[in-house]
Amino acid sequence: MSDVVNEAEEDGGGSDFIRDIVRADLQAGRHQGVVTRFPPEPNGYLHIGHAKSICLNFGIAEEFGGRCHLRFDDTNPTREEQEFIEAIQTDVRWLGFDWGEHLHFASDYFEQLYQWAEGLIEAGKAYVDDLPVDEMRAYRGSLTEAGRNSPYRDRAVAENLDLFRRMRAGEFPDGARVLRAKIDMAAGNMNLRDPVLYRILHSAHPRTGTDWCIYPNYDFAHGQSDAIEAITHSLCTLEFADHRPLYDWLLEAIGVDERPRQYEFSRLNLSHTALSKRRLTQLVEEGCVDGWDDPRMPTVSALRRRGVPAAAVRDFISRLAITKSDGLVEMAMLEHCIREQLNVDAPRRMAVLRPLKVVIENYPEDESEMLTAQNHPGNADMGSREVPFSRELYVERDDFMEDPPRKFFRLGPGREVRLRYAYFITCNEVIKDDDGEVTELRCSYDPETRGGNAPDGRKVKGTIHWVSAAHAVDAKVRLYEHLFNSEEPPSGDDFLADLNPNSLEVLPQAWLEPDLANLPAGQTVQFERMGYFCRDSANDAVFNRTLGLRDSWAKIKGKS
RNA sequence: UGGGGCGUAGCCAAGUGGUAAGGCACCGGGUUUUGAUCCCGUGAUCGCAGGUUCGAUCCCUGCCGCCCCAACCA
Repeated sequence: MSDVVNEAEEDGGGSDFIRDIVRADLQAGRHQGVVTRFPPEPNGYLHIGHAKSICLNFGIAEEFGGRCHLRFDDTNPTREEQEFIEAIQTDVRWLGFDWGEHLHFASDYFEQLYQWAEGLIEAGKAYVDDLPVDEMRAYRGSLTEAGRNSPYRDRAVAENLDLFRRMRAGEFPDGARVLRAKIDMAAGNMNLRDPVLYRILHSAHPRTGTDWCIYPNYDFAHGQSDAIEAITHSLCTLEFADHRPLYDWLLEAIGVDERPRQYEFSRLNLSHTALSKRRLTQLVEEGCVDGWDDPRMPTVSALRRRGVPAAAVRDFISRLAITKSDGLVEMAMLEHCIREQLNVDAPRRMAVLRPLKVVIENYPEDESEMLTAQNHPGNADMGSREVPFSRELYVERDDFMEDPPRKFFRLGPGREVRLRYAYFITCNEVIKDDDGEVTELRCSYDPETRGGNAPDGRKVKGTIHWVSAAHAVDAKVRLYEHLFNSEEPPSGDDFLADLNPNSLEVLPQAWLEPDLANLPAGQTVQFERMGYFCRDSANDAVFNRTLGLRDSWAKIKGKS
């Protein structure tokens, strides 16, 4: 066994390349402790891709006895809102993480950032540029051609300083001038071709209001915020790798003592969904879904509303490796984690989603009895409950076939099945309406089989769930499927054409066992044989399906 | 004048100079008062081509392929 593995076992961490670096840094004494940060821009809701970053940053802090900050990268007031600031905190907490005292905002550092910018100007490392956007683009060159110096590049320090102060004072309109770092217009790395550091934005900020009309951009705010907060390891996704030389250049230029280091890992891509803020925003704004927390969305709030346990999300993330290779993780992986968690935790209940009336002809009218049902077949500690049984019941339509194929174990004319936790029943007669639609089954029950076992030892192949018609509670049920048909929805605006038209199915009339009347929103249960469900947080009369159970019968049926 | 990153089974991946962990999916089989769960079992010579070596997925060289970068977004 290698040392790395031994050490990983000792400190409880994994051993991906980032944790290996952290471990090595700590051992070499390069840092006193580890400090990470999760730095969302408050311009949308968190999705499961962010969960990867959250689990990584908070996870590493936990494993190495350090701390992790929640920092809002709020440097662009034109896109950011208080609503998002609050939602993000709710989501991070729900995922199970705590930033303690360390809730920070890049906007808290605006004054310090401004002072550093003046320092850069004084050192001749930054200048005010008057080039309009399109000209600046032209001067920047292309991927294969060097850029050219702006005609304003060699302005005197005093003039730069004066202009920059007047930018701050609000003397110029949006877009009139910017502050740029003076680096190298011929750099192969585009980020080094005199990147913009500050722009004029006469726009109110959710936190600083109208105090500022110039705002630093990402590159001038991020590394500096890391430095201010004494972040040791600044973890971000791969697309920022090209920014690292600039990150380092700026920290060097402003002269911070303890330099944070940036490391990049690949972002999460999940099949059958979209994980870019642009696309998710579009889905919401164009009404393709019912909001950011529509249970079909990959957002954290949607997962919560759908009944997915936070522990399942964490488990899913922990099975992902932190690497630099970009891939597409199958949704089935997430679904497995959800089922695995819920299989252990979710109490069992009975509910009939697509009802078919059953009348037990030999059961007395106006009578009922209570039968005992286990709350979890594999965990007696979860106890049991009483379920009412009477002459008229509902069973699942799919549990009856008039002309059953081989290997169909459920109800059919003349067949006997077990009603879970109740009795054996036999189907004697099939009632249909004028259209030939089956409307009711007339059955008889065997009183000797109370509880589900026959004293004579006879067996039945099928066990189906049921609900007493007179006692049942009614509800609407929403079933969800993948949001997109393709594993990887096409890039570009046509991705909407790939939306799965059947991603939402509403069952108008389901019948639940009475106990479910009191189920609080947020508690996910298993409807036996049907899947995991929870009450919708926005509508008491609705239950959402978190996920169906694995269904090998559907596979058998699909093959024939 | 281009820069950066990545290629190990269908998917996510571990790994090392001595002949490829694990998880998911799939497919078989067993148990079962959920066709669930649970339990068993099945698959790769490591992008390609050369080279170094007793021996290479691992080292070298050359190809090929994929991703990111030309916002006053983050």
